Amino acid sequence: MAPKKAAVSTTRRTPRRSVLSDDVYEMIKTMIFDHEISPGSRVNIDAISLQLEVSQTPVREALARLESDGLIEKVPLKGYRATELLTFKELSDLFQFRLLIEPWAAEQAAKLIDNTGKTALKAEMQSAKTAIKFAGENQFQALSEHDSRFHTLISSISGNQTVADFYGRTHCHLHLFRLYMANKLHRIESGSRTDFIKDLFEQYYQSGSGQLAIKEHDAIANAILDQNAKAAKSAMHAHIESSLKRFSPAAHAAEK
Amino acid sequence: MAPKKAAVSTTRRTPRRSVLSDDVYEMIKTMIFDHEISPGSRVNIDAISLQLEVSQTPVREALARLESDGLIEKVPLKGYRATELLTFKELSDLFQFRLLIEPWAAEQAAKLIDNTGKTALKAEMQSAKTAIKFAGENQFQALSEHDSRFHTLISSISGNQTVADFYGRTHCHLHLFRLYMANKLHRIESGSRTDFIKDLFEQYYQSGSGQLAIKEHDAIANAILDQNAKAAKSAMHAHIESSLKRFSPAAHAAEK
DNA sequence: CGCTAAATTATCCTATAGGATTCTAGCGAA
DNA sequence: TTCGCTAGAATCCTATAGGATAATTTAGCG
Repeated sequence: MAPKKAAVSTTRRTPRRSVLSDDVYEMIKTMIFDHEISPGSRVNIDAISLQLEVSQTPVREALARLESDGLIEKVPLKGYRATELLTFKELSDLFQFRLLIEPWAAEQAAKLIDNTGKTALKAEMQSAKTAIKFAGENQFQALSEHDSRFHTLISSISGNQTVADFYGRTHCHLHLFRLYMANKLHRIESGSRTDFIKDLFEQYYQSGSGQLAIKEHDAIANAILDQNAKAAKSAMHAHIESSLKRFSPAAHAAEK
Repeated sequence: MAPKKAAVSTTRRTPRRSVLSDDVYEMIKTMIFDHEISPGSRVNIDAISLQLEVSQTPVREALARLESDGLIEKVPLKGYRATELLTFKELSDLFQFRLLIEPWAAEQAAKLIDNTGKTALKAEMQSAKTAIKFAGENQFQALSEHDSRFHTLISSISGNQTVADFYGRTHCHLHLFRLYMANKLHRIESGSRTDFIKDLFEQYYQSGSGQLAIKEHDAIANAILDQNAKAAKSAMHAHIESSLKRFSPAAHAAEK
C-alpha cells in the first residue's frame, strides 16, 4: 500500500471527486422531485443534456439507473418518460412492504443501538423541532426530509444492510412528495373541488399532520432509546399505518 | 459461446424487438452467473463491447443498471468490477430480509390464488420433477432455476407488486449460485480441503439437498393450493431458514 | 371521408478523439 | 539496498458527429 501521496498539493487541479453521471443522476432526481419533470411526461435525452450542459453519455447512465429505481421508465424505441404518480393500490402495496420491514428494523434498532446511534437519533429528533417552524409548502418539504432521514437512520441502526438498502430504494418520500405537489398544483389550477381538497390538505398535511407525525416519531425514538424492542416495533407499525391514512386522500384525488 | 452474427452493413432486416442495451444487460448478468466474470474481477468496458460486438454506449447503460442491482460496482475513475461473493453476514442479512417478506407473500398467495395461479403453480412443481433428473452441476443449476421461478411465482401471486419487485431485485439465486460455483471451482483447484468441502457439497447441494428443497416446496405449494394461509406462511418460513442452513457452509468456506 | 405511401421526426446505436487519472517502470540519491 | 521522483502506458470519462431504424405526420388518391 502506497503511503499518502502528496498529489493533493496541486490545488489547481479540479478535485472532482464524484463522477459527472452521478451528479446528473441527482439533478434529474431533483427535477422529478420538484415537478420540473411532471409525472408521465417524456424525458428527452437531448433536451436534458442541453439543459445540464453535459453530453448524452452521462444522461443515459443516469436514466438507466433511475429506471432501476422505478422513477423513470423506458419505452423501447420511443424514449424515456417519468413514471406516473402512485395509484392508491400502488401506495397501499408500498406501505404494506414498509410494514413488513420497518417495524422489524425498529425492533432490531432498539436491541442493537449504541451510544453513537443514540446521539444521532437525538440529533435528528432535535432537527424535527426546527422543521416545524417553517410554513406552508416549505414546512411540508422540511418535514418530509426529516421523515426520510429518520426512517433511513433507523433502518441503518438495525444493522441489516440489505434491509436498509431496500428501504432506501423505495424512494417512498419522493413518491409522497410528488403526490403532495400534484394535489397542490391541481388545487391551484381548478377551483372546482377546491373546498373539499383544500380542507383535506390543511387538515392532513400542514401543521396538524406535521405535529402528529412528529409525535409518532417521538414515540418510536423514545422506545428505541429505552431499548424497548416491543414498543419500538409497535410504534413503528402504528406510525406507518397512520401515515398511509394521511396520504390516502392524496392518492385518491390524483386518480380522478 | 454461440457464434453471433456480425453487425454487417445492415442489408438484413433485424426486427429487434428489445433494445440492444437490454440484451447486453442480460448477457453480462449471464456472464456473472456463469463465473465467466469472476467475483471481484475488473470489468473492462472496451473488452465487453469488443466481445459482444456492440459499441460502448449500451454496455455503459447495462453496467449502470447492474450497479443498481448490486451485481457490479463502480469505482470512480478506475472502472467497474464485479461485486465480491456474499460474506456470511451479508448472506444472513439477505435471508433475514427474505424472512420478512416471503412468508407474508406465501400467506397472501394462499388467500388470493385463483385458478390461473393454481395451474401455474402446479406446472412449476411438475417442472421440478424433471429438474431432479439432471446430474451434478447441471442438476444444481436446474434446481436453482426452478427455485427462482417458484419463489418469483409466489411473490407474484401475492398480489403485491412492490413486494414482488423487491424480491426480484434481491437476485438471491444468482448470489447463491455464485457461492456454489466458487466453492466448486475452489474444490477442484486446491486439494487441501477437498475431503471436508466435498462432503459438504455432496451432502448439501447434490441430490440430498435438492430433494429436500423440493419437499419443502411441495409443502408450500400444497398449503397454497389448499388456501391454508397459516400453513403456507410457516412452511415458507421453515424453507428459508432451512435454505440458509444449507448455504451457510458455502459462505463460510468462501470467506477463507 | 377513408386509406395508402412518402416525408419528417425522434431515438438508438456507432465511431472516434481528446482530456484526466491511475498504475508501472526506471533512474538517481541517501 | 531502499526510497522518492518523473516519464510513459493504460484505462476511464467525456464529448461530438453522424448513420440506421422505427414511429409519426402529412400529402395524395380513390
